[in-house]
Amino acid sequence: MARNRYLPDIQVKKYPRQSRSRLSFAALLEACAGILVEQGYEGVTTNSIAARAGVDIATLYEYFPNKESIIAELVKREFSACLNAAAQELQHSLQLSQQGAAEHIIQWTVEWMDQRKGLLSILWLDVPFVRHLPVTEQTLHDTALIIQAAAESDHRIRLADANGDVWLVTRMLFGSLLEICALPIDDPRRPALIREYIRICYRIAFG
Amino acid sequence: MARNRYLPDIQVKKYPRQSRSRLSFAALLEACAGILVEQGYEGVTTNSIAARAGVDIATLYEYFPNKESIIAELVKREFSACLNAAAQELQHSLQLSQQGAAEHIIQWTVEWMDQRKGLLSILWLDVPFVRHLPVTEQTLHDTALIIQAAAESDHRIRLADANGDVWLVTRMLFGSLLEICALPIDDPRRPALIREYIRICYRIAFG
Amino acid sequence: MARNRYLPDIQVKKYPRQSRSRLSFAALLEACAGILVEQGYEGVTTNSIAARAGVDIATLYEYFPNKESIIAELVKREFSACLNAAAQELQHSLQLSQQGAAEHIIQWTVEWMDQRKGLLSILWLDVPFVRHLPVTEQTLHDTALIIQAAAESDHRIRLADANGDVWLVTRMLFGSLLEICALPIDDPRRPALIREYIRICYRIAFG
Amino acid sequence: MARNRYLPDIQVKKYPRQSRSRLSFAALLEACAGILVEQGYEGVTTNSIAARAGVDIATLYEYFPNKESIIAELVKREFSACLNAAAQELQHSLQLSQQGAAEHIIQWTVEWMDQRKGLLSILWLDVPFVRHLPVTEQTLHDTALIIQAAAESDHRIRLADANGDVWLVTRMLFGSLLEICALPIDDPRRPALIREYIRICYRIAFG
DNA sequence: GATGAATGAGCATTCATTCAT
DNA sequence: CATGAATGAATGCTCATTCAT
Repeated sequence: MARNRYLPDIQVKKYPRQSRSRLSFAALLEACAGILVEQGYEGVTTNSIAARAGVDIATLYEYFPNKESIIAELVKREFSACLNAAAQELQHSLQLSQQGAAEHIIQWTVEWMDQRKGLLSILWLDVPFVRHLPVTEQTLHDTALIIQAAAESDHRIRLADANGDVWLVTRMLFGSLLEICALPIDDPRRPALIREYIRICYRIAFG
Repeated sequence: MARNRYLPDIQVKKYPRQSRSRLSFAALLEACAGILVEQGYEGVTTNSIAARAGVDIATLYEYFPNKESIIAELVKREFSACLNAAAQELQHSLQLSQQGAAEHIIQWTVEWMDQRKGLLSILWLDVPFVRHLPVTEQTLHDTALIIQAAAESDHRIRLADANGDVWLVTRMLFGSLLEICALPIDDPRRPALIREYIRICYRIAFG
Repeated sequence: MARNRYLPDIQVKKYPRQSRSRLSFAALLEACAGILVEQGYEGVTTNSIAARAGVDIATLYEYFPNKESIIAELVKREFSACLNAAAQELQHSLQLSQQGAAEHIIQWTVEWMDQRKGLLSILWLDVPFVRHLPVTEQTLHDTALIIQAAAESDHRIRLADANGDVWLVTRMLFGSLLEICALPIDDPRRPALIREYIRICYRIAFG
Repeated sequence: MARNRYLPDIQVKKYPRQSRSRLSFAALLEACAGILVEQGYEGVTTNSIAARAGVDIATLYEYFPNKESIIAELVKREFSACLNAAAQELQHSLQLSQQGAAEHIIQWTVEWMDQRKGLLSILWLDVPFVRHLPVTEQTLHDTALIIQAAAESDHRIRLADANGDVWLVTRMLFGSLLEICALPIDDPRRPALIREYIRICYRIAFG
């Protein structure tokens, strides 16, 4: 089955220790991100990444075993940044008031993602193997946990089947939010879509 | 911006007229579909398509200007088959009973897609440029029309903003349904997920 | 075990049919041979072969799956040319006189190989994987058959153990003959070595 | 001519003096040997050697000017160990009894080599440039001296041309013995081949 | 003196595509 | 009109080697 096909080892070979190499490592990731945003997935080649990062192609292979692993590392960072921020915000809002946590977190996520849109939506929508990355499954799972935490803190939220619903809701919300974010910034439909997005979240959440 | 980047001309060069060439043409499309399902997007090359179709590579270029156009044609067919079936079914169910049309069409779609899952979900989830194809936008738009038609026929359905809601709902439902379908057939979560999917559709539809 | 390690598929992809491609195919083999003789094994790269043959690198891969397969084809041809010539000569000499066949075939082989020395000795002595090629085992085996045939035709020859002796003798004679041939043409020791080579052959053969 | 082509300087840069560096040096040689035996010549790279030795690649270049020099050093050690052992054994056997020295040394060599087979046969049969190393020529020459010494001590041995015969015989015996040793340990033909090997040695030696 | 980091040149191989027949 | 053959440009990746600390 194609979706489960063997992905080459995408483990980072070694993380840099000295400051010089930390620069190279960071430059490579940033270059990859830049190319993805500007030229799309098809523009990403190991050579182009190295060139844009201003490091030698061989240095790239000092740290990453292959192209996929660079994107995977990017996915990992982008996802976990997103997740951490959301979790923290949720924590914060729960402390403030038990009641409006759900509303708050939705609002906040929309705004937050809207700022990062470029990379995140390209990773999610255009990279052919993101969905097969372990980190993706993990992130969606963690997201589910956050949603669940929010749900439990708000008695108005009713999810019939904790597991199934969360799995589904996570994907629905994640996917369509990124689709909105992927629209050009000046697309006139954006504000309305975001408004409606929040409304639908309510519907799903509160029945 | 990557999502708007220039896609090469994906218009089919010419549709076959004689029966022999119709065979070649069909074989090419089928070969492409087969490779996608069995080896994923990365396995698709013009050479591999031609080889699997048992057709010379030069013949491929007789009909298609490039690789993307083959996939695009596949997308077009797959999508429109899906859409037509849904529309027809809706039509049918509307004639039968004004009331349960929405429920019926959801149920039906789930079952229908579940049979076709392989190709459709790979096209949607793994091909980096599907979302940039005109045919995709068109299909989603047409789907929206169908949903709208269903909505109007059922006074219980309340969509606040016809445009925005439909755009969003379409993507949410389409995407997550395909994600369910992309799960291995024997995944134990499937039946429950499909059940929940339908439940959430109701929530979204009937508030 | 290294000597039995997996060699990549070295089967020729397809043999050329049209005259144009036959030219390319032949040019590639000849180029490979030329590089081997002039620059040694280390000089052989797929790019250098294609360049020297005046064909595109992609054409090379139309016929050969990898570098090794080109060399293997060369080995096959060189070995079988050698073998066929020897067998034919033996046949001929057997018809002439039952008695001196062994002497004759030794003499003849020495002279024949001495003309071809360049490529053959490099293949045998310098290519790291020749000994692991099936065709090598086959050739040595066939050579053994020829030696055996000669032995049987001459009652003076006494080989104790048909199998073992022939295996050994074949390797001894083959290897050391090629070593002589690999000496520079103007090496003063050559004539004497060839004389002694023949003498030792007698000793081995006639005890 | 390939066989005489310029080999890069293979002189060891400096031999280690302190005990720590002696360890590194030894580890490098051992690592190289291990890789040769386990992965064959193609597996040998300066990086892989250093990694396996647990030594930094830069340290490798502290002692060796290049890859070839490491293998050359290995060849030198392996050959001279072999040679010394043989010479010593010969010396010993000559003291014991004038008569059976030749028999004895052959027997002994076979057994000795048979234990070391792995590395030695790979060096000799698979490394493309061993035959072009000065140390190889030297070793074969020294071997010849030993054979000659043995010959002179045994009046039954008759070598027509001292130089030529010894050159040839050395190569024949050396090469084919290593070929036997290179067979898998459990190859059923081995015992018989070794027996025949000794028999043929007699024939060559005693006419 | 040892090492982490870097690197340039090069290698095997593939791919989309075109041409001559 | 179909096809065998060809191809240029690139791609992912490796290797021997050097440099800065």
